[in-house]
Amino acid sequence: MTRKEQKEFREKQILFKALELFVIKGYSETKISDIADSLNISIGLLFHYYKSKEQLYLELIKIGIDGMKAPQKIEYKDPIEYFSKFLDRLFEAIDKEPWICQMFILMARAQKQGTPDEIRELALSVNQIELSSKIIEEGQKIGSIKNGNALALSTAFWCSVQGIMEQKVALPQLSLPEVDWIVDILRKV
Amino acid sequence: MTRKEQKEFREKQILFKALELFVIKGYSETKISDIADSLNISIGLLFHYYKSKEQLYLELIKIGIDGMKAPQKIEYKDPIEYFSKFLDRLFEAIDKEPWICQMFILMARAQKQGTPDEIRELALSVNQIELSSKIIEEGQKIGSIKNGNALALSTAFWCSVQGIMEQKVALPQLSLPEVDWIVDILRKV
DNA sequence: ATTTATACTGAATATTAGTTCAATGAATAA
DNA sequence: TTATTCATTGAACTAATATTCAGTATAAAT
Repeated sequence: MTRKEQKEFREKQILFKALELFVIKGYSETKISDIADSLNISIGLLFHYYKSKEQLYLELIKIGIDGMKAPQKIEYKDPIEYFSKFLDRLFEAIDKEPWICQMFILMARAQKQGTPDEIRELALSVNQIELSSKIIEEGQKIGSIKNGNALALSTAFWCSVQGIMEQKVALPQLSLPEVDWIVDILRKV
Repeated sequence: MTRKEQKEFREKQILFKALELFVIKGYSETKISDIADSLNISIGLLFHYYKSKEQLYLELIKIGIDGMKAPQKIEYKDPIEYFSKFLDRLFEAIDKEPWICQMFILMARAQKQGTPDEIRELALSVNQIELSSKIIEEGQKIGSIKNGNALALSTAFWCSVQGIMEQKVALPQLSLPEVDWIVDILRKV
C-alpha cells in the first residue's frame, strides 16, 4: 500500500470508528483510547491524523452537513408523497449502510445542549425541521396534510423519525416500522 | 430549621438540581462542581449527602422507576382513548412540573448504551414499549388501531413521544404538538 | 454546661483521559 | 545508495474533575 493510500485508509478508518462509538456510547463517554484500541492502533497514531477529539467530531459534522445539503431531488405531486419517498429512501439507505443511521443521529444530537459551541452552531446551520415545514404548508393548502402549526407538525414528524433511529442503534434487532405509520402523523384523515 | 428538615431539604435540592443538569447538559458533561456551584454549596457537602456522582444518578433512576410503576388508573373503552388520555395527562403534568419531563428523558436515556451497567439494567426493568404493545393489540382486535407488528407500532409511538420531550427540553419555547397528532400514529383511518 | 453528632467548607489528593514527544523503522525521493 | 519524509509506537506530560479529609461551627443530647 502506498503512503497516500495508507493515509486515506487510516483517516477513514478512524473517522468511521469514531462515528460508530460516538453514537453508541455518546461523545463524552467515548475515550480516544476506545477508538484506538478497537482499531488496534496506538493513541499516538490517532493524534497523528486528527489533532484532537473535538476535531474528529467536527470532521464528522462537516460530512453530515455536506450529506444533508446535497440537493435531494425528490419528485412529488403531493407533499405527502415527498415525505413518503424521503423515508423510503432513508430506510433503504440505512439497511445498506449503517453509518447513515449513525450520522443522522450524530447530527441530531449535535444540535442539542452539551455540545461544544462551535460544533453545535455548525450542526444548527442545516435545519431539517424548518425546511420541512415549508413543504408541510404546501400540503395543508391542497388539503392532504392536516391543519395546524406547520412547525409543530414538522417537529412531531422529525422527532418521531429521530426517535426511531435512536432505537435502531440501541437495539439493532428491532425492525423499522412502516413508513406509512410515520407519515400518518402528517396525513389528513 | 431542624437537622432532619435540613437533611431532607438538601437531599431533595441536590437531587433535583442533578436531574435538571443531567438532562440539559448530559450526565457525563455535568460536573459535580456544576451542581454544587448552582446551589451555592461546597463540593464537600454534596459528597456528604451522596457518596458519588453515580449514586446520584442511581437515586434518580429509582425515583423514575417508582413513578412508572405507580398503577396508572386510566379508564378507557377504546385503547385509542387510553393513549389519548395518557398523553393529555403527561403534557398537563409537564406544564406544571418541569421535572416530570426531565425524568421522562432521563429514564429513556438511561436505557441506552453509554450508561453504567447497573443503572442501565435498572432502567430497562420497566419497559413502556412492551407494556403498550399489549394495549395496542386490544385496539387492533376491535379495529380502532391500525394492523401490523404491535411492538413496532408501539416503538414508533413512544419514539415520537420521547423525541418531542427531548425537543421540549432543548428548546422550551417550542410549543408541544397536539396530542391527536401523535395518537394518529396508532389510529386506524 | 459539657459532650456529642452532624452540617458544612476549602484545600489536598487521586484518578481519568486527552495531548505531546522523542525514538524507530519503512517508504519514497535524490 | 543515501537522504528525507512520514507512519507508527509507548512512555511521559497535563488538564480536568471526581473524591477524600482535617477542621470549624452549630444543633441536639446528656
